[in-house]
Amino acid sequence: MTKNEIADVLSEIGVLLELSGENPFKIRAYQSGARALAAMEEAELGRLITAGELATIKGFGDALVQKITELHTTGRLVFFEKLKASIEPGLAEMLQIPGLGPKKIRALHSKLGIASIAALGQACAEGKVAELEGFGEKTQEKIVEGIRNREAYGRRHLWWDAAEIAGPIVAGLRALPQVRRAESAGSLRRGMETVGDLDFIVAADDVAPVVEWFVAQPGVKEVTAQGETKASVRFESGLQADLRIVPAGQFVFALHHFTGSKDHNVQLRQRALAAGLSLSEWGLVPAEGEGTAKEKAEQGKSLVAGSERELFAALKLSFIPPELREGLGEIEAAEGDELPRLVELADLRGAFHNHTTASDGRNTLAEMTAAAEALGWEYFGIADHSKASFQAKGLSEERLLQQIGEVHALNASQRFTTHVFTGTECDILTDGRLDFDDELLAKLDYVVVSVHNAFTQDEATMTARIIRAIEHPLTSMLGHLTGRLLLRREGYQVDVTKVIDAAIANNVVIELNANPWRLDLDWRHWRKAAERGLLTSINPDAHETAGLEDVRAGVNVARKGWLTREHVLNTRPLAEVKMWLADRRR
DNA sequence: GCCGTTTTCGGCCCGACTGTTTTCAGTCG
Repeated sequence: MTKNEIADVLSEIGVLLELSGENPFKIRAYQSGARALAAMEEAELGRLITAGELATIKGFGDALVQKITELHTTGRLVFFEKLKASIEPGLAEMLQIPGLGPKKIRALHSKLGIASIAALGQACAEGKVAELEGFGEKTQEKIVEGIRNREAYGRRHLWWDAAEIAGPIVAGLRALPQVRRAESAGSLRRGMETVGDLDFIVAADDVAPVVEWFVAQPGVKEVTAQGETKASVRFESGLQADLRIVPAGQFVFALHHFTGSKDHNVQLRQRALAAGLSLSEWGLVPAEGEGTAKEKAEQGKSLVAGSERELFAALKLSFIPPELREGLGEIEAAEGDELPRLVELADLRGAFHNHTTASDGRNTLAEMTAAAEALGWEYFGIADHSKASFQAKGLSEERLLQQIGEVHALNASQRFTTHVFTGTECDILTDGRLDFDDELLAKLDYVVVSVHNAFTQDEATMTARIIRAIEHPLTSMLGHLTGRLLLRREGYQVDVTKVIDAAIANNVVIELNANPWRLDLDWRHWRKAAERGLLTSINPDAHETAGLEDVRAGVNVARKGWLTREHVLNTRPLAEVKMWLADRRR
């Protein structure tokens, strides 16, 4: 069983244990075990198991080591199968209803025999739920509402879509006269590929006008809560947003708290406790003495911090960028001042893998180049589809030769300061051969190879297919490694670690496809891959001029993957990129 | 279930909100 499959089993065990009323700390152990596993590399897991060193990983004790090993070697886990058989399958999906947790679900099941969302809806309609002890009319109404909204609003949203809504709101909040500081927090600020809801943290002198402004924003469909310090709204798209207003002295602590992640916060609070301090969204106060952290903060016992940098410094840590706050070793690295200097949008000097009207793009070569120049890029790579991608108007040999001529003419004309590279997004055929012959590929500056068909091949076939393409001497880059579309389609079955190994061995770049729907390869792979020597390129895969901006989303993912400028080919100046590409052609 | 420069047992982050209660349990982030 693969590492991700094992991680899924561990988190499912966590859910099942919750429903069976287990010790919450035991549940947490399975959940954190699942996350630790997800952050690991496939090959590393195999190595640790073979060497009997799995227990050296933090969070893996005897029980988890035994269970992970059993899953990895046999593909089964008797404990899991028995646990699963002991719990009604419909109970887990009931957890998706807001307001329903394990305790309430168990009460519904034991007292009313409810074991599915459908049965729950029926019981509500008959008024049975409201009569239960610990429940009431309001709870029942909330459940009915939750069931109704589940389909429409239950899903997550692309980071890009969420950022487009959040940006104007933060700007608008900052422009209000009552507002001293305003930021968005949550998974949006951490640069997660998808976002559940928006969080805005505001320091303001006068609350009411700010709340009134917020709930009146365009696109707000419904105001779900409106109080003294907090308001919640739902937008037309189903996206929810929370606004929290705090006194100026608390702003930094609230911002940090609501940025998360949960794992990061837990670890940082433990670190504070070890230093005799207690951290919360209210402040950083001495742990000893009577009273809650909130009370101590209000008595002026909290550290005064004007920035998150000062908050981290008080805990003897260097500043941890929000993108790294996932509880995956960033605190340990910050302790030794060993955090990487993450790549930034301004580091990019160009981009490869862009389409034009020659294949399925919506802007011409000149329009795309002008847009690249407007971004200040030194170079710009064209990579239109190859002939096998018939549905995308893939170029024939003749049309590609013609395009090469056009690019050379454009460069010679000096119409743009941006240098244009000739390239192709060449299909990897089902057996791993490339869609153009070597003579033609050799005429190009670079070659991106991608899978666009036969997605359902089994893992061994797909992995061998992609590796064969990587081993082709004229291949420069691998496009969208897994082919996933976020919130729509899983990637194809492929052994990512083996593909990464092949790319390193053959000096081939694996692109970080920056299209907001793709963000492929996932950020969880990059840190280890880069440590092993993988080079990437943040590629917009733009099909129109506006698509070039997608590199912003790609930079987020690179930062979440701990990547520095040195790991990213398209941060290099033109002369160095020319040399790198030419070296690939020897 | 995990973990330990006091600990191999007894802890495990912290607080707000809601609805149900009449002092609090459950849920959420």
